[in-house]
Amino acid sequence: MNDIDAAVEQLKRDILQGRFVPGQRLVEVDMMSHLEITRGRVRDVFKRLQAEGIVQLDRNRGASVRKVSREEVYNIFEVLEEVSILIIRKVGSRCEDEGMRRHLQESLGAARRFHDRSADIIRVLDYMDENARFWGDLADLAGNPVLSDIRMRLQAPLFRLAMEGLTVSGSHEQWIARHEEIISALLDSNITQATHHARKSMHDVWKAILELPGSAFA
Amino acid sequence: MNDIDAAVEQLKRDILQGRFVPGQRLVEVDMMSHLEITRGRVRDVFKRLQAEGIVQLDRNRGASVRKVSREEVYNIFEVLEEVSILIIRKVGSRCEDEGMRRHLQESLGAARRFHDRSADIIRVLDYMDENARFWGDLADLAGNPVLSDIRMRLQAPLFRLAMEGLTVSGSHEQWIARHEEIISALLDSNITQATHHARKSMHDVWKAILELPGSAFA
DNA sequence: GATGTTCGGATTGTAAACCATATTATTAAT
DNA sequence: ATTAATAATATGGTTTACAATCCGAACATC
Repeated sequence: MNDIDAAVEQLKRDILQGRFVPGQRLVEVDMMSHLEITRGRVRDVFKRLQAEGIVQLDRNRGASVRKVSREEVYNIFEVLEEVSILIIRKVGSRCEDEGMRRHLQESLGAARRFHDRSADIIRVLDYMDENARFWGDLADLAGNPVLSDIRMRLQAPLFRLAMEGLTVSGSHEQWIARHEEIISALLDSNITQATHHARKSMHDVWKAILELPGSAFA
Repeated sequence: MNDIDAAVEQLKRDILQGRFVPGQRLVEVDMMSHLEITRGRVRDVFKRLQAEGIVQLDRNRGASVRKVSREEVYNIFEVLEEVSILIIRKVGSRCEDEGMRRHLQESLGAARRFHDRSADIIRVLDYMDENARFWGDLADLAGNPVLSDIRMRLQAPLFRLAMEGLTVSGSHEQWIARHEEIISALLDSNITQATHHARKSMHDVWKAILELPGSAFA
């Protein structure tokens, strides 16, 4: 691994966590000092994050934090939901397997541990981490790297909006509870129920995001 | 638009059409003269095609035409099938619309015109074009750019293999006939039937590819 | 003869300097 | 006050130079 990846990750975190807000310009020379890399590298970082849908590049106007429109959110979610369902189905098809069950138990345990902690409004980022962990684990268990990759790519542009939506609606517990329901259904080998809970989970997030004020969108 | 896109497209064509075979190294200085761009640009082109899964970049060893393994083909197809089904469902949900019907009729016409032409073994590339047109049209009609994008990304690494599979099995007509069946079902507002034909179509291609000799894979 | 080592050419990785061009801000003129 | 010309700023892209790495061949050792 090179250290351009470190720079990419850092800028990604900075953007997703709100250090740079959507629409804000990202000037190359500023980024040189901020990320402590050369200008050429900065431009590479921008290109990588453009491919991930986090940064927008306009010719001769440089980089800025991408704002997604409501329509784009809708389009992304529509695909993300089906991808998630496919993940659930893939995991479900092997949910009798002993190793799979152990992993699911582990994931369920992590969700419950998180659930039990007091959910302060401060800890929105913690929830996002837990959510990423949950779906990341499931995607890995699905055993198809292409699925994992697509899910991450679709998720990235939504991260910030999901965070804002969560801050407004403030329903951590409800969202975490859905995760537990999904895994429980999988452990019961009830795939229909699992996909049902998964869709419900997605719809909750979807709703919270689309109810955000227009200023959050492009 | 810039002319790096032209270089990307040219190299992509060169690779997909077999001018550079899987595993073959792509030396930067050679590409400079071949694509008539500077070395820095060549590297950018490589990076872009890496993101599309067509070239492989190994640190300090440069670029080579990517070989995909059987397992990767399987993983890609698994997702591609669901994406295709989602496209069909999306189009189907609006197949009563007059404009949609006109577009579908048009697509059906194009498929039939292609079908009527004599299908020489030489014209494998023509079939690939027709296939790309068919699914590209449908993806556009689905009205979700994210879907179109994902489909293209998944398709790219398979293009060459699909071409080889087609050359071996030599069943153009059968494959084109499936396209006509899909659209016909959509025009009849029979979405169940359309998705059924779509899955069948995908499975045919899938089968042809996975039956290729091991030398075709990584 | 097989294995390990060292060397040198070839290729890629990275940085820096450079100029052209587009955008934005400032100033001047009407 | 509006517009036109100009200067400052930022990006787009090329070139050059050099460092780091890889790979194969000649050589040495056992």
